[in-house]
Amino acid sequence: MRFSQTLIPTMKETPSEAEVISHQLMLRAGFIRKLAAGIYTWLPMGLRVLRKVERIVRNEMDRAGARELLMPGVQPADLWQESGRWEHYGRELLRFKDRHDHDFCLAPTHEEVITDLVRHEIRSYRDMPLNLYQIQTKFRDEIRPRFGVMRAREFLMKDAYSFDVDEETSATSYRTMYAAYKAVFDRLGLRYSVVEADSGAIGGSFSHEFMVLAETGEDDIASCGSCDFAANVEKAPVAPRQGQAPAPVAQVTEVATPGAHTVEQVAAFLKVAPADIAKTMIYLADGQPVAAMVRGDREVNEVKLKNMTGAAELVLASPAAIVETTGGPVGFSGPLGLNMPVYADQELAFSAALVVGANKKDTHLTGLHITRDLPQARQADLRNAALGDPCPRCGGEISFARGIEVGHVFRLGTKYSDALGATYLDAEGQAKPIVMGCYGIGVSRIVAAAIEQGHDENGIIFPLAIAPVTVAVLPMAVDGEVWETAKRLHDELWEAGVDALLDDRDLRPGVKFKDSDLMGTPLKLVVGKKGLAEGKVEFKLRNGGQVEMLPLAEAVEHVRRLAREGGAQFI
RNA sequence: CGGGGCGUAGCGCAGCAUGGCAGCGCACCUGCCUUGGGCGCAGGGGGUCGGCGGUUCAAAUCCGCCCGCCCCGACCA
Repeated sequence: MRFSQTLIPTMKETPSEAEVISHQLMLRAGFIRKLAAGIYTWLPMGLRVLRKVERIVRNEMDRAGARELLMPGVQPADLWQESGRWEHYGRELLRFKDRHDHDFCLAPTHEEVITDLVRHEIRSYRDMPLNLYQIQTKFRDEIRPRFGVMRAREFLMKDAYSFDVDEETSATSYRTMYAAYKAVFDRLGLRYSVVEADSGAIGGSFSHEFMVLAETGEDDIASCGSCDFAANVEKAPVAPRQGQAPAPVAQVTEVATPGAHTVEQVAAFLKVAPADIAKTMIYLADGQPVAAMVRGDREVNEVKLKNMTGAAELVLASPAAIVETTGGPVGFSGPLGLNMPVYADQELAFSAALVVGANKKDTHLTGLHITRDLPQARQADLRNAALGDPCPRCGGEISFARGIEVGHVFRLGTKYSDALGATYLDAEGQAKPIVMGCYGIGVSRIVAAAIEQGHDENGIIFPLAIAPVTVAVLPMAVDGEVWETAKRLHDELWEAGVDALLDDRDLRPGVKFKDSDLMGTPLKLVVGKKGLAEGKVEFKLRNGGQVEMLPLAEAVEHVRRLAREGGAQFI
């Protein structure tokens, strides 16, 4: 493959639109170009990376017994209406009409279509277990696409669906996929963590996310140093506090707090700690107001609250809605006298006297005791885990990290098979709903995640397995013996099954080195006059200072062996 | 959708408060030179100043509307 015959538009400068390093480097290395917000063209080198990731995913899926198929990207509305998601999926589902005025959407996921397929084709318990997957472009009309292909609207995803006769065998299918996912991420050469995740309204503890660890990740992960507990903060339970809750020590008293509407301001004004304040957040759960209380130094966990209320949609109330439902302005909401369900974080019972809002401008209440004053409030685990919380499993110490979600496995149960009537006949001839599982991998996102994890001041550092090419052959001149030797090395590499890029451009050596480093090519063979005089070429690793002079005759075999050991897959 | 910002050559930006030749660096083209980490010199091409409308003798600059993008919040592979 010659540099001059492909399209690798590298850039010295960083486009201002790119915020995170992976996005900057993918643009600079000539991997992607933006067509519209969250919609990208993959250029030849970027596509090679994507294909290598895809190949590993496909290979491990096949090995795990899943079978590939390909479903449509455009789907009719009636299926979505049948599952109920035409109404519930929200604005993320891009909808349109065809020429006959029929409703369609661009597929953000494929549960409906796969379930429709299976309800027609699976009749008997003998047809299962079955696992079907595809690698396909999805479209989600994200509110805010960002970070290049990390959160794009159009993206490449592998999604697999398992079909079983009961929960028990479904759990086995789940474990098989879980193991396959570990194999995928191990082969990709990424540092990752598997965490317990929220499974939403579906329920059950069988949901795990595969997180690539990176500072720029959008998810918070809590993990224990003493046991193997690791969870998305969205999901991480906070253990109930031990010991005796304190008795009330004061009566509820109204105090003036002019202008103090944040926890910090109230704390400073009343000379109390934020932990002595309970903030009351008003949410709309499917349109109905609910109040959630957590300590002033804590954050409401909206996933926990949503699960608690059983609502399909939970949003923070607008200032206007707060005035309307509580009678007081934003910043002064409190639990007393509210005509709505009140949920109180369990921890609040351990405060003898709390400061809360009075639902009245510039006014707070002191001396509140949750159990005494709010017997009707539901006490539960409502907040995010925080530094200092004990591990909910073993009591050990929890630490926090950021991660990029690249995979998610969960059990669907019979949610879709019930909705769409996908049943089979068991050995007794009874019709039963098929038990499903669903397993996603963000293929295009993995490319960005790998770059977040592998880069330096010169550019990308790819694991051998997914680099756009394994080796760059860099002739220091494009004529004479240097050039002829480089050409021969390049051809021999391909014959040996190694994908090589020959930089045949008539440019200064520095430019070739820089471009090669920028796109993350793991290995370099540098052909120069001085080395050739001794019958040698220079061998360099992208990641590490090692430089070796190799005899010409050994160079190809040396690279081939290294590439094989590194698990590179060739195209 | 709410809050903040930006739109001038392929990329990065200046010019805009106070209207008067559309500029700089990189990239690109030509020639010379150079050739082991984005070299040097000389010459050159490239712009509906996001769009539409208005004010004015005159608009990148002032006014209005629209469009697009980026950043902060709710969604997710």
